[in-house]
Amino acid sequence: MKLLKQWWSTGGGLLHLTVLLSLAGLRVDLDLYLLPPPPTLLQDELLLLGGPTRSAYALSPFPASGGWGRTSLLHPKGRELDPAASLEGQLLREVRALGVPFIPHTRVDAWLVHSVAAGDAAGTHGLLGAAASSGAGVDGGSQAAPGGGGGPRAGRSSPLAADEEEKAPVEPTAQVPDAGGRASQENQVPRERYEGMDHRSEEEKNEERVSGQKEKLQQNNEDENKVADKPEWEAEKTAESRNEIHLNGTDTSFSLEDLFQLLSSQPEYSLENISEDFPPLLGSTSDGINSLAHYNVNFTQAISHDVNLHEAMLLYPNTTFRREPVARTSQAQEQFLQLNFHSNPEQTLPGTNITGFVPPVDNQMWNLTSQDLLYDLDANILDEINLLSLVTEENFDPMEVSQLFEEPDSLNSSHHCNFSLSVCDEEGAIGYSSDPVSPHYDLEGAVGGYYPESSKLCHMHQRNESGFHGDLTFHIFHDHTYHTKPDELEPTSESLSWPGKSQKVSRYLNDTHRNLSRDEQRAKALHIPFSVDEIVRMPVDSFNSMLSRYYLTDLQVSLIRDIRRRGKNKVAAQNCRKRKLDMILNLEDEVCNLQAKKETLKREQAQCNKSITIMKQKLHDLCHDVFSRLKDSEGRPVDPNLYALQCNHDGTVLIVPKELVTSGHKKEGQKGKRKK
DNA sequence: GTGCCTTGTCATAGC
DNA sequence: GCGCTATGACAAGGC
Repeated sequence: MKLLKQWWSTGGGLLHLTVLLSLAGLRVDLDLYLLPPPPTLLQDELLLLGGPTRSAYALSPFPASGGWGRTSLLHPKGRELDPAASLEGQLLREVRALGVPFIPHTRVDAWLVHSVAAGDAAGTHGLLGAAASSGAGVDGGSQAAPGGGGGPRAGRSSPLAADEEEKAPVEPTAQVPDAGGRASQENQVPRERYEGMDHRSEEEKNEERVSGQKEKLQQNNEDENKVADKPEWEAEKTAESRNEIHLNGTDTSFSLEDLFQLLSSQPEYSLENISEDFPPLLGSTSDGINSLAHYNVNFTQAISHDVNLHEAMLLYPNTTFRREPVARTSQAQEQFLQLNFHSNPEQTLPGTNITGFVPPVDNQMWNLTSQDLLYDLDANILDEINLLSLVTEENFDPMEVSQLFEEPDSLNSSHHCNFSLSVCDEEGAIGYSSDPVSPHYDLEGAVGGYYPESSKLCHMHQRNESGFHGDLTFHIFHDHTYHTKPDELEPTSESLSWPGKSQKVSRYLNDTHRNLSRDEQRAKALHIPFSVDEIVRMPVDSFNSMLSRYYLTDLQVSLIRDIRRRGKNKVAAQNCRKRKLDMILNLEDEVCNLQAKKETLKREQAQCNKSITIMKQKLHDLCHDVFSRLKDSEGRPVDPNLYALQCNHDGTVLIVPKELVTSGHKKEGQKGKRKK
């Protein structure tokens, strides 16, 4: 929270809240925006938002029925922040530190900014107060180490209003909601207006404020106690029931509101702490959005540069959302598109392909956009969470999933496929295979010996009947492991158009489908209630238990075992061939290396021979020079053809007739032969 | 029609 | 003995 305030102080009139969802590797960023109060707010409205003594900011991403979307933040007094500090990274760490207890095997990192209403501007509610009570306070926000005890969770149990009670009245004088400076310059008039409208003395206001804070603190503590007491059984029950519902796949109406309500079951995240005294700012204040222009808010800065939720979903225009809010979802998409694309096309973010948006003129539009943006989270992403949670359960039973999939209305939407793909993608190599199988085929013959988790996910993927032809193409032939995952390799027109591979892939596709359909037809003919894929991938224990659980004829059992044997052997054959090919390639490389080494040795040998020749020539010249200077006893020159120089071990040089040298060499040779 | 390539399948050995 | 894997051999289909 402190970081949020820091961010706020550096971000000016726009606070960029990020709700991060890490879905098995796919990160979806949802950006919320805190908007500064419009300068045209009336004094009492501003008091509701925080009073003239401090900045008050409001966020209304949810409807009033949600009752939590109003947020105000204390202004951090314009503290200069260290630009080198990665606030976003610290934010992320703090967000992750929150944890989410109810979605197994799926991390949902959510950061909730609780309301700090005007009257309890001392931060008696919610995380802000918690952050303040953690020792950092409003001013200390930028100094506190992120997550070092100053986090939302760590600080909530402290008398959260203590510091705020001290600090809030410290500077009771009107502090213009400068929103980091940008808004302040443009809010000079409102500041005067605020000050002018409040005829009470600052002391009176302080006392009133402090008393109000205390009251609200007490009230808040009571609320927190209620929340802390109730959730022990109620919230937990709710969470469990939700989990159960989601895991069972019977309720897909999990919403982000549910998420926040679940979070609110934890006192520190209690949404009840959010003041419900005021109507939503943007809903109640008619000029709330229009006033954005007064702040000159650069909305382009508010657009996430990361892949956000809607980008991820809207990137697949053919995606159809299966659940009830089809109309609403499409409407939400449309509104989101309006938000992002019905804007000034010139405001395109540099380095991104995201069109920036101008402040929407219509309040309703803004509200709808914010709400639907989150509702889309509700409607789609959290379903993915549930599914991923389901399939990543340790106790995951393929049969259960199979039964789920057999339900006509269950788990067959296209966006499941998207997430499955993402997850599979994140797993890195997907295993060697050139065995692409169309997801239109429920039953498969060959499968890869890959890890169970991925098989589950890909099982989901293959089950989708949306005909999704995502980026699987890019995985083809990229992997070199022997953990095959053939069914992930969905050939697309792109892959088929790959030069040099198209024929192979096409040919193989036909062959594969033909062969697969053979087993598939066999299985269907015998009414085997399992897919070929399941039969092959299933562990032995599960396989045997499956056979025992179902009443199967001997013929069915025999076929199932044959399918399993053939499927595994097919994968083994693929691996074997791949391995053999790799061995051949390695041997070829080795041959190349050896040939290169041979050439190098040849060059070295030639160089040595050349050196020896040179040395021989030098020795010959030296001998010739020596003999030219030598004279016999009669003063005649020594004939080098008759005599030779012999170097002894002691360094002496003798002139020896060549006959002796030759005979001596022969004797030595004979001795050497004798020794041998 | 033939040869080559790829893939599936079977049989078998080994762990 | 069973299950799995590896591998050689063969067959089938496509090009």
